[in-house]
Amino acid sequence: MTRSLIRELSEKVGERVTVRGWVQTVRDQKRMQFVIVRDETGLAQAVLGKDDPPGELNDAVSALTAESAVTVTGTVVADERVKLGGLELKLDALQVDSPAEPELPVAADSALDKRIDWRYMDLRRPDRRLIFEVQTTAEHAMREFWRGDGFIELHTPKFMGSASESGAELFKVEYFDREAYLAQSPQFYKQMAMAAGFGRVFEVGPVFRANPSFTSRHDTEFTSVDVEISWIDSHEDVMAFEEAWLAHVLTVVKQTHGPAIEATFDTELVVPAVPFPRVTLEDSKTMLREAGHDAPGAGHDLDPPSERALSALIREQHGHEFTFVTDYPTTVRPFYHMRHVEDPTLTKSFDLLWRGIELTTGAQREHRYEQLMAQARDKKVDVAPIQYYLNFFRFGAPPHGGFGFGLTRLLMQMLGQENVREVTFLYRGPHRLEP
RNA sequence: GGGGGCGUAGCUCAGCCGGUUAGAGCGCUGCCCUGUCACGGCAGAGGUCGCGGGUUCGAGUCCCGUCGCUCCCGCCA
Repeated sequence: MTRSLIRELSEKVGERVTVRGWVQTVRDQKRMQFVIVRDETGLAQAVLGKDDPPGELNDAVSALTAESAVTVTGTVVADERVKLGGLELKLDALQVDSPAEPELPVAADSALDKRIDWRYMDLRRPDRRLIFEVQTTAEHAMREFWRGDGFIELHTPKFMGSASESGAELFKVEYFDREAYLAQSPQFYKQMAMAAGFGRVFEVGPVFRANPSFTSRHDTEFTSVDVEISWIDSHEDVMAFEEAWLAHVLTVVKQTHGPAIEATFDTELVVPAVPFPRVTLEDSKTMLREAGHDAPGAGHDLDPPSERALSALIREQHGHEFTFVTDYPTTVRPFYHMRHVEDPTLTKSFDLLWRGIELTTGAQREHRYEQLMAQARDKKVDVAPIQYYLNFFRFGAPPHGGFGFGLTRLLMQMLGQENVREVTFLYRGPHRLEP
């Protein structure tokens, strides 16, 4: 018999159907037995009268344990007594495909770390499933937008022969008789695609950061969304792309899952107005101080508390959840960020904050070879190991820029989750390599 | 790497100024219950109080060390 999804049962009243899923609850009474079965589309009640003495099927129901994988067959009946959708299955056959041990190691209210130990059990909960449905929708909407705009999808190597920026946060791995590094970013390669004349590229893929970070928004491996665009005039073009792209993604996610997100996570998804507010780093510090907050001194990036305070201020003043912070000093940006002509101590760069968390770093890149070399020297970067990268700019590179975007941070904010581990299928951190 | 908090039953937690037999809810096992739907009732099992050392007549409780978790900072997306 073909498998019916629980969502479809209301159209199958009177039919004999087979439902396959997990036992959510067994209520085994004197005269009646009820089994609540869960599949990926919902919950359904199966009901069975108890014979005296109990029949084989009755005994099989009595022996069921929660979370066992089962196949149940019966006739769909409408019954207004059933609070679960007014429907039930008159059970006539039961197959235990795989029994669950009686005592479960985790519950919905277990500590996150324990839930990750038993992640597959945790992910059986419909609210956890919703996270990944939203992720699927969000990524699809991103691709929709990119394709409509002529972007090419990239798959860059994750093994690298040298550090792409500073060596500090790289994982070193054995690579035959030498050492390799795991890519911390596709940065250099997407710039190579610019030199290759690809025009506009994106990549959704894993990046690796060897930071011993113990926060709710860091992991050692995460999915990065990277975009790079040629023939721009300034970083403003990159921001203009990003805000339009993000507004599209949030529109689609809200259309598709808005009510479910609100019901499940008590979070309202607000589709942002375009353009997003922009503020230079220096002005943001002034704003913070005028509002009575501390702000880091010149030459320093905002710290997390000031990022949160700034987002709150922008929300008050502009009614907007997103903020582009622009024009970071060269001291806190890599050598390849383009510098302003009027003030070479500032870069043509930006961060994007959403509700106080950093989603993106982006910039116009320096595409002029001599200038790039000068900036590398200025930042005391050893150019020998990255000469292959510098070569990209020797034979005609277009002006270009782009951004890196943390997919998990986006999901975390969209769903009102407090930790990237909640929205990562399997979290990887300094002490977490399993499961 | 620095700072704070936490570690007690399968799960979530309580345990006071150190005191003799370590508790609760959920779950589990058994029995009872005319349709439950967070079902209900009765009974029961279940503990190396993270680990090691110390102080004390006596340590879940105090001290030192250690391991793990967690949040914040640094670092970043």
